[in-house]
Formats: sequence, structure tokens, C-alpha cells
Amino acid sequence: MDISVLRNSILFRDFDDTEISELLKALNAAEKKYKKGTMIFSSGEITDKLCFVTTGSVTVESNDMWGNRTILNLVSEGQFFAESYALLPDVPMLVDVCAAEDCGIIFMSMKSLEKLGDTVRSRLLMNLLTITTRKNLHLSSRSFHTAPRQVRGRIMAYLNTVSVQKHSREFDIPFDRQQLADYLNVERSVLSNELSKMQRDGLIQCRKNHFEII
Amino acid sequence: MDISVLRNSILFRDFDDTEISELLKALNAAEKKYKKGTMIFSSGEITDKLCFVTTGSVTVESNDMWGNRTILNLVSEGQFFAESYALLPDVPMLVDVCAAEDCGIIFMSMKSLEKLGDTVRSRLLMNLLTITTRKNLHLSSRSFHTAPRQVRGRIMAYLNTVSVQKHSREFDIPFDRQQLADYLNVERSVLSNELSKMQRDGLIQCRKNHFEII
DNA sequence: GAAAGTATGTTGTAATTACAACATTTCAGG
DNA sequence: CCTGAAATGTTGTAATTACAACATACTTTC
Repeated sequence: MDISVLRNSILFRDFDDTEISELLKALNAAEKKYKKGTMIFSSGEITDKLCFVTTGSVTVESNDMWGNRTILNLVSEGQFFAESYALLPDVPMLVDVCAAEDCGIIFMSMKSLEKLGDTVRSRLLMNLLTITTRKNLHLSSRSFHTAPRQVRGRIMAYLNTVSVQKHSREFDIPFDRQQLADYLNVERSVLSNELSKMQRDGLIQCRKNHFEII
Repeated sequence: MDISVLRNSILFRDFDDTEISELLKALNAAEKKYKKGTMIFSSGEITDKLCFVTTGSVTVESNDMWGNRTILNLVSEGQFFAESYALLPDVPMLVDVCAAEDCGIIFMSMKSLEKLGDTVRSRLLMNLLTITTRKNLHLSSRSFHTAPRQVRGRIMAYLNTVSVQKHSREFDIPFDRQQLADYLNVERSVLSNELSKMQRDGLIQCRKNHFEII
């Protein structure tokens, strides 16, 4: 397994290559490839696997019985997902996870945490804690993006966050139109329409997933 | 400080009374009382304090510039809040925290974690991990409650969750009408109206915050 | 138990969104 | 450089929601 991406991950912060290799073995790490659109986890499944995205990206989403999709999170290369379910192994997943692009995922068994020595284990726990707290902030920030009652408000809330993160008024977003609509919990056509209006009103410029706030 | 409530908290699981007392001292624990409606934290503040609700309850909420309130979470007696901000002490809070009722809060400094011995520290970290992962699930479940496009769908999604949690078709909810509206991201009057319709349609029965699903 | 204050229910209208249907643009393979 | 498939944009209408204004019910305090 290629550990170059893992070396820079939060999980293995302060671990050297030898330690990482040993840990991967202890955690039964295994990589799997997925084609765009494939479902990686379905709501109701139980897992103890911490998942790491080596290439591509996945969406964490809720698909209700009427076919509405809500994207809770987009997880890209170098990030983790399913950490909560991995650490609470009796809780069935509430979400689906889908390959947003062709992607590679490394699965690590958290059940195996117990087998680790005290020191290594506690260093790993600290890193896991960083992952889960950051994920928490991510989940809350989506709440801000969907808090405004109107579509324009939601778009602005989202674009502002991205702009702040990237330290620039001009940036790319990781979503296509349908994904952005599903993330902001609005109709795709209404989103497209509102983006057009916002350009006419001189608020933003956009082309595909490149945006500029004016 | 009265540690009887803390004894049963997730944070101190597997700690005995002596250990808890020592930990409270090490973490500079201090209790403070708040009147209903008081703001405990404001968006933008920075804190390293893990907060525990001894009595009453608080809401974690986002108040935007147009005066819209969105309740992300209601934290009741025996639960924690601000854990993400406490553990990522350079991140300013995105949310406000308000006393939903008269309440008591114990503040514990997470900066002081470093001072602890390895063993105690790692036991505490494991418990913190449980707190943050559970909080994660809580945050995602709100996303399901607000995912349906229509008010009735949101109400049903929420009531279903509560019903499952309480193992009963009949239960009390912790929200009043305004709070429930702010949690589900809908207008209070529209919520009241829809609840009436749902009763006429024979879907539910409700009086104040007591509900029955039929 | 009256008064004042707070919470909840009801209604109408204006504004917004959902949804469907179709037009246009973009992109990947042949 | 065609062609089909996918993504994005546009528009109109039906349905839903926001908002304000008011009515009713419930609580708390004196």
C-alpha cells in the first residue's frame, strides 16, 4: 500500500513511516477502488471501519423515500469519513456514502484499536479526536449554509465560507450544480436561476464551478 | 462542587469519586448559574472550556443578521457542549449558546489536559472521543429533520426520531413551538398551522409538548 | 382570581419555491 | 469534428412558505 498520502493525514500526525506501516497492518488496512456513482455505504449498515480517501472524493448524503438527496458533506482526497460509526460500532449508519468521482478508499478497523499498546493507542486517540472535532465544525457549518430561508441567502452564506477558507474572492468550489443544490437543500433549477440573477445584479461572477464574489 | 451529576456523565465514566475530584481541580472546574435567555457564548468568542450542564438546558444556535434563529442543538442536564471549540482552541465559535431555561454550567479547561498523567489523560481522551462522536450523530440527525422540503415532512422526520429514541408512540419533546420551529427551520405560525392540520388528518395528537403518533 | 405577560393557534396575502418541460452548452469518445 | 450524453440554464404554473396581524389559551405574579 502506498503510504505517501497517509503520511500527511491527521490520523498519522507525529508517526514515522515504520510506525505507520505497523499500524496499517494492526488495523487490517485495505484499499478498494470505486467508480463514480457507486454506493460505498448504505443507510442502516453497521461498520467499525475508519475510511480514508486516497484519490477522488465521496459524498455523505441522506436519500429519503421521495428521492430527495441531501448532501451532508463532501469528503476529498486526504480526508476521513465514517469515523463516528467506526468508533460507535453498535450504531447503524444514518447516511449513505457515494463515490462523487472515481476514488480509492482505505478501510481501517477500529475494533483493532484495543490490540495496540498504550502509548501508540493514546497518540492515535488524540489524532482521532482532532478528526472528529473538525468534522463537527464541518457539520455545523453546513447548518449555517442552509439556515437562511431564501436561496440567495444560502448561496451567499456558502460562498462566503469558501471565500474565507481560501483567502480569496475568487475560487473553485468542489460541487457541480446538482451537488450544490443538494448541499444547500434547494432545487437545482432554482439554484441555476438564482445564480443567473445574482450575476445580473452584479453580486458574483461564475462559470462552471469557478466563482468570484464582487 | 456537587459531583453527583458528573459521576454519571460520559466524561467521567470509569472514574471514581476521588479521581473525579482531583480531575476537577486539575481542570480548574468552576460552576456558574445563568437565567433563562442569558447568552453564555457568542459567535466569534474563543474558548478552551468544556461545558457541562448540571441543571436546566441550553440551546446551541446561529442567529443571522436578519434576526433568524436556527437551533442546532438543545443540550440538557447531564450533557456537554462546546467540546469541539475546547479541543481546537484557536477556532472561534461559529455559534451562540443561550440558556433555554435557568441553568447551571460547569466549565473545565481543556488547556489543562497536558498537565495530566499519561494514564488518566488517555482514559479521559477516550471518553472525550465518545462525547464528540455522539455529538456528530446528533448534528447529522438534525440534517435529516430539515432535509424534507415541506414542513409536514420535517415534523414527521423529527417526531419519528424522538419516538424511536423513547421507544414509544407517545412522548414529550424538549422544545416549545418557537424552538421547534427554529430547530426545523420553518416559521412558527406555519408550524402551528401544520400541526393542526396533521391532527385533523389523524396523523398525530398533541397538546403543548406532549405528542402521540397515530 | 384579575391583570399582565407569554405561548400558541388562525387566517389572508405577498413572496418564494417546487416541479416539469424544454433550450442550450459542455465534454468525452469515436 | 461529429455525435450523444451529461450538465447547466430558462421559463411558466402550481404549490408552499413567509410574514403580519390578530385571536385565543395558558401562566405567573401580585
